Amino acid sequence: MNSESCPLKTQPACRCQTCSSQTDPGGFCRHLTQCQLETLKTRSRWSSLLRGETIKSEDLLIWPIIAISTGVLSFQQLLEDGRKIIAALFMRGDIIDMRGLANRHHGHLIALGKTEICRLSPRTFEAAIDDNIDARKVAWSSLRRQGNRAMDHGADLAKKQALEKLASFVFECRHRLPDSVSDSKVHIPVRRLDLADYLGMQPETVSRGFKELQARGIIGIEGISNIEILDFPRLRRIANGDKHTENLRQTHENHFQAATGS
Amino acid sequence: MNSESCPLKTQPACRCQTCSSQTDPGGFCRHLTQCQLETLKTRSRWSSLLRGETIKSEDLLIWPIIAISTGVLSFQQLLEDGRKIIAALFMRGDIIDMRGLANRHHGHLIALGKTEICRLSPRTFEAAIDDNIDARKVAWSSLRRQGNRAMDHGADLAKKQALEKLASFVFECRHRLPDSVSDSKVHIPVRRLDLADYLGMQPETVSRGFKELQARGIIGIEGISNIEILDFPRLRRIANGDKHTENLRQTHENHFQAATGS
DNA sequence: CGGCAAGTTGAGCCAGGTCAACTCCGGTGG
DNA sequence: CCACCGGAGTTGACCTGGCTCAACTTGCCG
Repeated sequence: MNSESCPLKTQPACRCQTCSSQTDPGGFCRHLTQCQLETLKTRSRWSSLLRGETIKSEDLLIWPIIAISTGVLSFQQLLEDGRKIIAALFMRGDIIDMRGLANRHHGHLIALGKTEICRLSPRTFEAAIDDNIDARKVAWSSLRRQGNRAMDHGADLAKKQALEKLASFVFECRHRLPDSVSDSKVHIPVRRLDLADYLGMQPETVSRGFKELQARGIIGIEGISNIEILDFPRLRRIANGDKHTENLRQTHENHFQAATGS
Repeated sequence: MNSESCPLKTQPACRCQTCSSQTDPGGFCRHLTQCQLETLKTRSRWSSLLRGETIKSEDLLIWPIIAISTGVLSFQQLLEDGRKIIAALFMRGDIIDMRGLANRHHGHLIALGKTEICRLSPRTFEAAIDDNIDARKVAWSSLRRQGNRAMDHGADLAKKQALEKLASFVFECRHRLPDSVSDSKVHIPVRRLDLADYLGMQPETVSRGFKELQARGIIGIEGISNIEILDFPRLRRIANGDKHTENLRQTHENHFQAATGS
């Protein structure tokens, strides 16, 4: 990836006006008092990352709390032999607490596209959490959502097959980044390559999977990063792993139908 | 599974003296004041679960906060076609917050053996969290550890192969349930069948995997649920996915070694 | 209009899933 | 105390979904 070693260009958090943590209904900063916000603002750091840029461990030691305004940040691990794993995706509105994880071999935070983040002053964040029940609840539920998402994602990875993982991912995107224009259009905010690493499969398989869903008339593909859900219930059934009714290859149809008939 | 429909036998939380949440150094209840503990005690419910018993959704609605004293609780999903997935394991000391997850299709909490839990009064729990900074920090870090664990587990599931997942799981057990007697002995607190569901593989593959590790002299197997780590570094390397040096089948050895020589 | 990375397509192969048979073991009742 | 039973675990044989490798196309950026 590019420019991993170049230091982050940072500036005091002056973008609060347009930051989603401030503008979105469930955003963290929106729940702070004016005074708390001012303090947090002056002590936090705004940065903009490009695709492939890594937040360095030494930065994470000082700034372990990160709020994502726009874009996608990945938490990835590199196996000794080069296999890459994206263990989690963080998007708009997520608050990441990396305290204690920075120095370990756990993984790295890497941007998957242009990403705008605000690195919150941990001390001020902690103080706000202590004083402000609303802010505390927002942070707590963000953390809990991350955990639940990780568990759901683990479930996807554990026993689902390629098509089912893809279907599941489409719903995850739809849920996390609701499209303001149309209910059935879904924006895929990551490249195929990264998607493969996130879903534990090969880019080739991702490609074939989307093509298969398209061939069955379940989704429409519009460019590389936008799809349209054409058959909602069938996609839902595939995502839920309902093999008997939906998740069968055309070529095996007769075989499986015979089996279900018994 | 047995007696899923039988109502939980409960009693007021009178076991605090011996509960790990009270006796263990990092336990939640240990950080409460005497007064808070008394209140929580009278409003919470102790129960003991046997293998296969499910905590019902309606119970979770009223008692969504659960502290595990001993045993193992699994969070599992059932795919439409019968595939079972264990998305997470909860053990001694974990505090589970199921608020908002009870009624959904997310999953069920099922005991994997004799498990003793304390269902905390959510209101009192919340009050303790609000008043007591120490207790808040313990709960927060427990939640965060669950999330991190779920991400690590997801990483295992995504790209690791059978042997690597098993090695990784051995370390997870060692880390979560340290053996007081010996550093190299590890207790596996779940059956092979459940382990398979947790690691996203088949029981047959689990069996073959352990046998392979034993054949290579990396672990020793003592009974069904205890193993001994004989070669720590090699097990570590396998868990970390270091194919080049360790994770090769005997039969493929020459092939892979030729490849690394290039 | 090149140059390069991302994405796609095709052919072949293998790790692990599947199925069936067998052993092991704890619990139960005669 | 032993015979029996059922579920868990293991072993072997076979099969397949998705990985691998290689070639090709597409799309982005200067």
